[in-house]
Amino acid sequence: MTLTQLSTFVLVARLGSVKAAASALGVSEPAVSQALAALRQQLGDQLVTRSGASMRLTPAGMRLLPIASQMVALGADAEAAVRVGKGAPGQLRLVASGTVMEFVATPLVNAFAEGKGERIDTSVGMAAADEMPVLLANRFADAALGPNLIPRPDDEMVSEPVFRTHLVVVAGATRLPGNPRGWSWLVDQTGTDPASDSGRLLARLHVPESRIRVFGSQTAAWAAAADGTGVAIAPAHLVTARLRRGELRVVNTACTPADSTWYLTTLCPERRSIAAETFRHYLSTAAALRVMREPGSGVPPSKFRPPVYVTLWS
Amino acid sequence: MTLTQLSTFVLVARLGSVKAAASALGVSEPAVSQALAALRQQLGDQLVTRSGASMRLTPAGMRLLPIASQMVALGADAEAAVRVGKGAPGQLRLVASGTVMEFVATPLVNAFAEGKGERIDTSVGMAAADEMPVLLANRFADAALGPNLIPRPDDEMVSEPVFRTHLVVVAGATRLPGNPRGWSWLVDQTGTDPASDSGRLLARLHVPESRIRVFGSQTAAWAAAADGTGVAIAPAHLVTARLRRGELRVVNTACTPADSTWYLTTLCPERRSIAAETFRHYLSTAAALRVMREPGSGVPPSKFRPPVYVTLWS
DNA sequence: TCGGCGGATAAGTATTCCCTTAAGCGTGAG
DNA sequence: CTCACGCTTAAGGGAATACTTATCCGCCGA
Repeated sequence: MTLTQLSTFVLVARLGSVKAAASALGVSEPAVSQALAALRQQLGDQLVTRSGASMRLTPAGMRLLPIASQMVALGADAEAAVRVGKGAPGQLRLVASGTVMEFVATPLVNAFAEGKGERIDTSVGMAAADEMPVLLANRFADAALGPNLIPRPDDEMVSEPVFRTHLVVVAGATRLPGNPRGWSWLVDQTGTDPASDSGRLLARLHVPESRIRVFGSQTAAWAAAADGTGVAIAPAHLVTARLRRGELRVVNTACTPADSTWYLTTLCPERRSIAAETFRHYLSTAAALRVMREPGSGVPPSKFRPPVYVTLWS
Repeated sequence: MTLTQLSTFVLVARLGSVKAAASALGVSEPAVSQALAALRQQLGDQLVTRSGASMRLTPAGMRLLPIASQMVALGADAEAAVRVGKGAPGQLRLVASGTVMEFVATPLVNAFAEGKGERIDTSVGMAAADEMPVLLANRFADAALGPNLIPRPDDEMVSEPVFRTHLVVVAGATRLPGNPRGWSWLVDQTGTDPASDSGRLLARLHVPESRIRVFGSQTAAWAAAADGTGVAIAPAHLVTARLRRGELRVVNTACTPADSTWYLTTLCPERRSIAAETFRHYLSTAAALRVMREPGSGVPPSKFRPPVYVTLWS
């Protein structure tokens, strides 16, 4: 019974599938399946069984889950407890939604590190919206920056709005048929995440999956839209330059422009790490707001990391 | 950071020495030292440093200890949580003081297993009195049978008297000099445990260490006393046969005969395992009392296991 | 009925654990 | 001083972990 095995069990149980846990951990599917098999054999119970679409907990699994979850969380607390004081730098593990990751996470973290956070080791990973609560609750991450996360009663975390923008639909010069459902929608991975702002927008517009094309990044999707391949979704403030240059134009729909707010989600104050608290405070500064408003300033695009679903720390 | 490593750290911290932890775990001293070294390297702190006689916690170690302790305890809880229900047998890990171990633990456990405890896997180990609270608090054991354990405020455990006897000093036919301090005291390992009844008796009589000879078992010590080598300590009810046969005679001292009571120590009711509760209830039955009063009945001496300081159940 | 999706399994490998014995040091007691 | 005791390090071996790619299996939908 290893902490690694317990971690994978918790993620499988909480995310409801081996595949999701594997992607959240950044490992292959058999790795997760195998860790689960080891636990199952040692404890003599299936713990989770597949039941059609998703995995369901056995009674023993339901008893194990809260215990395992707490052990994993304590494991992270143990490291933090030792590093505190000790002159050792604090650690901020930030997860961000796809959009935030692509445009603002890196410059934001750089600015944070240069400013107050000199003593804080910061790393960033990308996660789907429904992964974020799980990652936070189990101390895989210290803070999450993305859409508002519906709080569940049992895991004590809070979401606070940190940046307000609005989503628009953009297209190139081509003419579009009348019905949004017939358009070709060009999105990045975020669009396939039903809990993200983009995903919710597509759902509200009843866009069928067949009309959605997924690109590796928002930038690529916007470029394709500018070429007339279809329409794309964008936070308005990130495409002002392209609109000004005429590469893109805003297309109004029944649901757009739509308010969209980025939230910072962390554990409740008493469980929050010092690094997370420092970062939370930093986000309310004018410097942070400026970075979120004009993220491109001074960051060479070569520094953008290819989206890994989540980078795993330790 | 392995659960094993955390366990050894907790034991070293709680017992105050690498040697004690090694013997409690039933492994070699370097094994403990190495586990500690691995933790130290990974966490970047010494955690415990030797300070003359005993090991002292660093500030980081003090912060880590409660967390590590809880993780270890949860690890045991996790197994128990899965095994409960599931048809799997419960598990009772009993630790006993040397005297209890030598004479009554095995027949008691056998009787328990034959009676109510058919569904309970039982195993017994021997531990020094000051190890018992640590082993219980960290779920290395479910119940301890031996002297009364002074409760510490932070670990929630209870001691209940289960058997009352009295200690006597016995000798062979030889004449003894007047002062007990001058006698040759023949004891088993229990006599070297300052928290045991025998050890406390030796301390009250101010017997110097130079006058103490340690034997592998109480039986061996009594045999030597019968040969006139010195005096020994015995629970009165265990030497009645030898007294009747004239092999031994009771020698009164300033402190003996002394009341001596065996206690069962377990976690507080809400944290107690089902197996421990069952055993606790069994000890109050007439059958259990009879076994403790006449332990030799029906148990071939070949079954007596050589005393291992503590057998470890993974 | 046939793909396809998701989970389990197989086989192989690098790494880490965990324990051993043997030997090296620091410190305190005699 | 010297010696014993206790902690640490070194070296080595066996087992378990943790990951990979490749393959198989069960199930659902078209």
